[in-house]
Amino acid sequence: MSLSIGQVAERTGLSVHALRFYEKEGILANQVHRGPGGRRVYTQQDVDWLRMCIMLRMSGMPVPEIRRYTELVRQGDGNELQRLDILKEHQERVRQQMAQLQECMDLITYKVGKYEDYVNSIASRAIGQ
Amino acid sequence: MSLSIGQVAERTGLSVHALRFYEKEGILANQVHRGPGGRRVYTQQDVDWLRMCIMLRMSGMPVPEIRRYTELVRQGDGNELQRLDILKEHQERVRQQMAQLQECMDLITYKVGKYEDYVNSIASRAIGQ
DNA sequence: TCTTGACCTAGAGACGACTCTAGTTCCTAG
DNA sequence: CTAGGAACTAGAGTCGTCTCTAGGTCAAGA
Repeated sequence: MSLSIGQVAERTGLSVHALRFYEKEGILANQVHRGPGGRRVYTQQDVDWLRMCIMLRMSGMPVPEIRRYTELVRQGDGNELQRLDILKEHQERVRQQMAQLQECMDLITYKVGKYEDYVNSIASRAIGQ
Repeated sequence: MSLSIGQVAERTGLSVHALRFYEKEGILANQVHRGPGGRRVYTQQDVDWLRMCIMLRMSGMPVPEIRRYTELVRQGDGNELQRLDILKEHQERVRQQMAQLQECMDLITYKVGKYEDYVNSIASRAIGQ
């Protein structure tokens, strides 16, 4: 099954621009073929790979690092340890990020609680209790 | 107790540049006094406020929204509901962000597991098992 | 006196990740 | 044959958040 850039944009949520940008940045595991008129032809595999890249990006992996990972995959067997290293390092960063976010969340929740109490106390005073 | 910009930088982790930037952006609850020679003089309150702003930033609240919140606080009593709204909205965004991160984390963890298995299987074959 | 170091301002520059523009090609439908 | 729509390229522009530069003030110590 082959897909146009527009279809891929649709099913990944990336823009057409972003897809071309990603390709230029070298973060497509196997290079995209071209159909008649030089148009890009994607496969389901490309879409799957992109979905993973999106996950990596969403969790803050910078484009150059995704490119490094992609290059390893393109090279084929033999460098699994290096790939593992990249993933583990990123995993650790995500872990820290989540811990940080949780800390922020705690503070925000605390503040929300305080303001809610306050607002409620004002409200009940207003209706005469 | 009054602090210089350098001291505040030290205890907040922000750069001196960033502190001036934040001030210019209007995200300091009470404006910073100036000492002899026009130097900024901060109080512990300022540091506390900055620490909260840092939390908000870290969790992705954009500077303009922190400014809006700051302005409400500067205006004083009476707008607690609006403040609460901002905080709750942000809380929701953080919640979503964490869910997303968790999703990414799950994928990464899955991949790490796969690669670890693979690498281990290679390793044990190498030592003749 | 001279130097050092912290501070000041206004404004320019950097960086990452897109996003958009301009000008073109190609296919399909009316 | 023409209009519309999707695709193409190279490269410029945008956005947010700082970060740095240039040129200056000021106080304290050698």
